[in-house]
Amino acid sequence: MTIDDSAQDQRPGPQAASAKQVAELAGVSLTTVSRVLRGRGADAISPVTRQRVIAAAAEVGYRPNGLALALRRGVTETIGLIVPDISDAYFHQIARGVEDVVQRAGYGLLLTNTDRVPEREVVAVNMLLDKRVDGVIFAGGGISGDAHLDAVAWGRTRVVVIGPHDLDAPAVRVDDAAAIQEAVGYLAGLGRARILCLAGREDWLVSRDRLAGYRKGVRGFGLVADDALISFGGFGRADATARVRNAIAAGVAFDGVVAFNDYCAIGALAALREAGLEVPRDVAVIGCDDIPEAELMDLSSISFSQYEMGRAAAELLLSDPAAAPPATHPHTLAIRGSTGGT
Amino acid sequence: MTIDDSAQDQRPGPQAASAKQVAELAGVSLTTVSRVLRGRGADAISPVTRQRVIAAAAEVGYRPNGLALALRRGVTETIGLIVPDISDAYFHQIARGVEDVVQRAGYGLLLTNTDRVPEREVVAVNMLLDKRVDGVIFAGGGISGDAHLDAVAWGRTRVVVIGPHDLDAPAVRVDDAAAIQEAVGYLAGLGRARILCLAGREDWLVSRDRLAGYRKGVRGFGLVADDALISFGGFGRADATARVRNAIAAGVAFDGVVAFNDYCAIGALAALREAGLEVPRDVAVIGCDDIPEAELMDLSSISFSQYEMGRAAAELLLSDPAAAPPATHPHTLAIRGSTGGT
DNA sequence: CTGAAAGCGCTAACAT
DNA sequence: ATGTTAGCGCTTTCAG
Repeated sequence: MTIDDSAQDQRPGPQAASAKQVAELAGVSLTTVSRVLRGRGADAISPVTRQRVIAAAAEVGYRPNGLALALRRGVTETIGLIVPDISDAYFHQIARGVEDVVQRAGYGLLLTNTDRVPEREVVAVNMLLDKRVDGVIFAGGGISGDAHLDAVAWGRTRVVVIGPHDLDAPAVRVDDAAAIQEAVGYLAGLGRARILCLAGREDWLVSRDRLAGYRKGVRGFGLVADDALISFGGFGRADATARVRNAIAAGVAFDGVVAFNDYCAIGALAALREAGLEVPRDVAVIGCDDIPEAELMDLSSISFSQYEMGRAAAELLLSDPAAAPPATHPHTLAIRGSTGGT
Repeated sequence: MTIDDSAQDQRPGPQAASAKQVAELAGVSLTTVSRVLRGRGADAISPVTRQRVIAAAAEVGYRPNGLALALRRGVTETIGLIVPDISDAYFHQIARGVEDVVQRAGYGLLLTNTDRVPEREVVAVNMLLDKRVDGVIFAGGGISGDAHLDAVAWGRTRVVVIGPHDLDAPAVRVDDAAAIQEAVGYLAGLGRARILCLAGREDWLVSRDRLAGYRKGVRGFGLVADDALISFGGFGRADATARVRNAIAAGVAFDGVVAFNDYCAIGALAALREAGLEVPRDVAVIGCDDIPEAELMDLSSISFSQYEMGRAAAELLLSDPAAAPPATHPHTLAIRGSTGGT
């Protein structure tokens, strides 16, 4: 009792009480309280005692201490979600999907951003493991072959990855290569032959997979194969704008752009406009992921549900490990104005 | 040891060991292990013993059990964040700000979505409290005066709210009324007299505050005050499109729109286009919050940094309670094409 | 039908 | 310089 009680301490509502206090108030043992309040063996308790315990619990506002429970049971009912950046639409839709199923199961969700920095991925995983999460969903990693994660003491913690990863864990993903290949094919069908490829960074697995699709598409449809048409870099808008600007300045000619995410595609749109190039007449642009912004910008994209993938990952994590193996999620082409669609 | 070892169990990396195992391996007491591995009184330990403990810890891959630590210390180093919807730009930017400071402090962040459903707010708070978070940041609530939260046993858990709330807790916010009033004033300066107001739901505190600003603006600038110009409803795009469509169909005349969030403004744009109305010539539109999508859509908006507010809230929560009281965050008008700006 | 005691993993007096 | 003990809040044998 300090002299100065701040507003913080005067919050309404009772202080959460422990089972011991309930026991004292009810005049029974701690064991009995545990039994009536938490199911197990509650039927072997006399109605009177039970009522007394329930009344006492209500009176003091009993709330089981999750920490004690978790320590005792070896289960925290909490899972962790690792994403590069929650303010990226790709990831917050995943997060929403994950949280929806996790919440329904009565679990908590511990969230961390890594900005795709390997060291921060390690820190994030260890933080989650130290808090003894029951499982972790790892979305959007796959950097440098995930080598930095080899030393992590996963123990028996369940892991599900979303997207390309090199971890030995079930993965929820789409066929990245096929998706990009189709996009290239679509551009080819439009008569475009020089497709600028806005890839992610070279050491990202997602870049490797999608790039394989690009190359296969270029080869398969007889388009111009030229390394000058391949640009590695970050997944941000400004990043892509700069890259496209540079490509134009460097005299790289192209009549199509396939970006490995929509932010890059949107960034490309800006550079194109700035250069006086008209979309789709001069350059057709297609992105990937089909985030809500793509529709707003009338940008064609490769569409698949990040939300559903988040749900699927969480369901996989919370389900029987031996249950249905993860399937590849379907993707479609969402054709819009940036490639001359309706 | 079951016959069938699934891939899940063969994850690389050691199983996290307990301090007791380290003690046994090093041939010292548990206390000694605790002392060398966790600082306190480590200097009063002989170099040899220390080395032996450190070596043993490394060998078995010791990781302190966060649950035990939290139970013991009464501090979880975890805070909770409650938002209506993490896939709403307003909130995921807040979340990013919060997580950035929380992560730097070595804390974890427990995230929950409520969709602004009072019952789910209660469930969310209780889940966080049961997990004994050290504090909770409550963003975007303020529904029906937060009455449903009165019965919650907050105990000594610290709380910081973001935006209008009726909880007795420090609040990080902007001057909602002034912001909307300015927007109305700006529209008035453009010669608009009949401003359609796309408010949130009537029982949201944020609607109440912003509506007060709208009314003050209408009165102050001598514009047309007509309840038919005020439309309550959800904060979603489709929602707003329908509302504007209805207003037009009902013969409500207006030459300006002020929406209480950008999703509504963007939804309005669609309805306007659909009705053959040109923006900004026929109708000037301004939103609120200035989420990234606003810039993409060339939508004027009231701008303030949700990211910074998230940071501020987290800093407030983690700082000395008696420290700097929360200040009102600044807002500005971001003028773009939807109101005829550059 | 109910209670006492042990223990989950850890730290902090309190010894020695 | 190091070990013993108690206990954080809870569940669960094991005894009555």
